[in-house]
Amino acid sequence: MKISPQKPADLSAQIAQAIRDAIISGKLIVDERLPSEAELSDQFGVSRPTVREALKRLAAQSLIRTQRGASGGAFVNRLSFEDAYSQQITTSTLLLSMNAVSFDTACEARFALERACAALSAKRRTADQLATMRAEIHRQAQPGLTDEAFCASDVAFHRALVDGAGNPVLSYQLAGAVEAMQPLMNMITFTARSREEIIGLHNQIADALEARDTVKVDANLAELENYTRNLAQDVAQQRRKPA
Amino acid sequence: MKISPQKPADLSAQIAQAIRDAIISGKLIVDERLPSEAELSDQFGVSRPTVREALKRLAAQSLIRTQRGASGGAFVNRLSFEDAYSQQITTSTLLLSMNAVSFDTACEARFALERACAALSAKRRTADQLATMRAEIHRQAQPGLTDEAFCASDVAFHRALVDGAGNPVLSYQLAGAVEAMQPLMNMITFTARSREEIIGLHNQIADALEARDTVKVDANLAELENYTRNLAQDVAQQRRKPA
DNA sequence: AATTTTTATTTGTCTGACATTTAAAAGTCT
DNA sequence: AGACTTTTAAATGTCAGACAAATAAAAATT
Repeated sequence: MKISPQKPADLSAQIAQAIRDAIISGKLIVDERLPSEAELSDQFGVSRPTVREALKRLAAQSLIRTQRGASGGAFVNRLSFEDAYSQQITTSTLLLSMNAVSFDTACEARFALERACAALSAKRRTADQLATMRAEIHRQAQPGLTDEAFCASDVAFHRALVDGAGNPVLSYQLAGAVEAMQPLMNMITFTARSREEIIGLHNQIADALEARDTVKVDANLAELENYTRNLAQDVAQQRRKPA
Repeated sequence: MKISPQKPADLSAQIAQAIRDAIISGKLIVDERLPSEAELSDQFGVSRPTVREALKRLAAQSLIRTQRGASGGAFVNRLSFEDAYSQQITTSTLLLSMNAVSFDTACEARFALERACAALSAKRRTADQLATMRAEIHRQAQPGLTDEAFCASDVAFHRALVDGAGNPVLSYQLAGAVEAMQPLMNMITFTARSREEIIGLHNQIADALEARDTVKVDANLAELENYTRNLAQDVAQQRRKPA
């Protein structure tokens, strides 16, 4: 691993990139121990604080973990699906909120991705996953539920649907898309009437999945997308001219 | 912003989380300047190196940017789609390589997501995007192309297809899925015969998009997925018993 | 008034030190 | 000899203070 002294970037950024490259290319393998901070400072010809800043950058991306003590040090971290989830959710959430992505755009993306899973989910969903969906539907029907709780349950429902595809890569990709939309969804106030409507569609989706009816699942999801987008439009309109 | 001294995590991690929360919740808005490192160390009651480690963690996630000089400092960064792309690609790539995700699983996820875009792309693709796809197909047909270059062009082709949906959120989500698969694809040696086959399917996809024929695009993508998975299986089999 | 010089602020980096954690080595007792 | 306790060494975590370098604003000069 080398660093280029003529490049304009910070030393700690360069060192982080050098180690990152070594991990991505496989020169450093999972659970391998990096040299100690003192050794790294010698190798790169920088001070220990600079090395530490580089290591903290990598730790922020879950690429390494550190352990104190005698046989401690920095180790290449096996990036778990869960770590990847939470990173993706953070990134997606900020991306939506900072770039003024319209509800329509986010909604379209979410349902497009979700419908991509639906076909697989109809084939492979387990009884457990179906039960989870039914349980969430039941929760959604309870009176006195706050909008936030309703949305959270909605996320859990769709999460189960996606997990039904039995493909962890798909689940990982969709976790970001679905959960990142929650703040946007929370801005919608759900009337009793609209909740009823959504729960009805959820029930239809669960029924279709139970029957493993691919076509019906897709149609129901399309209808749900439509309904959600109209709902958001109505809410936006009401905000503009509050009666 | 407060930090809990009784928590077992590193101080720099706690401080990073506190600032991260402030950004996500909107207490710190885009382009707002954070207090200087000296002020932050006072506020949190820690030393400057510790504050710096925290800031580097945030910089690694593109949440802040720093500027040297008189009116410099750390500023909340507007997370761009490009920043998000590259982060997602890094994460997805490592996720696939570190968790022994099978080619089949990754392939299934990729094409499921891609087919989700295809319908929208058939409706909205611009002439430019179609031209890009044609140009990549032309490049793929050139003799003497390395497998890596062929794969890179393949990625560019599919990227154009996805961008055709005209939904930046979808493009962002798919960039990770498609590009992260490139290392896996690179492990396949493409015979002249298989390249011909793939180029043929690419041409059919482009034709279908030109005609805005949603059904045909979907069918062609399904065929391409099938072909790719069979190809990978053959390669894997040949590796096991090299004649 | 325009240009140059100075100055103050802020991040980037270094040195050296001490605290804390942890596993292994050494020592001790039964 | 074996089990337990103590010591030690290595590593990260944290701190303090200093200087370098960049940069924009203020001051001085032409």
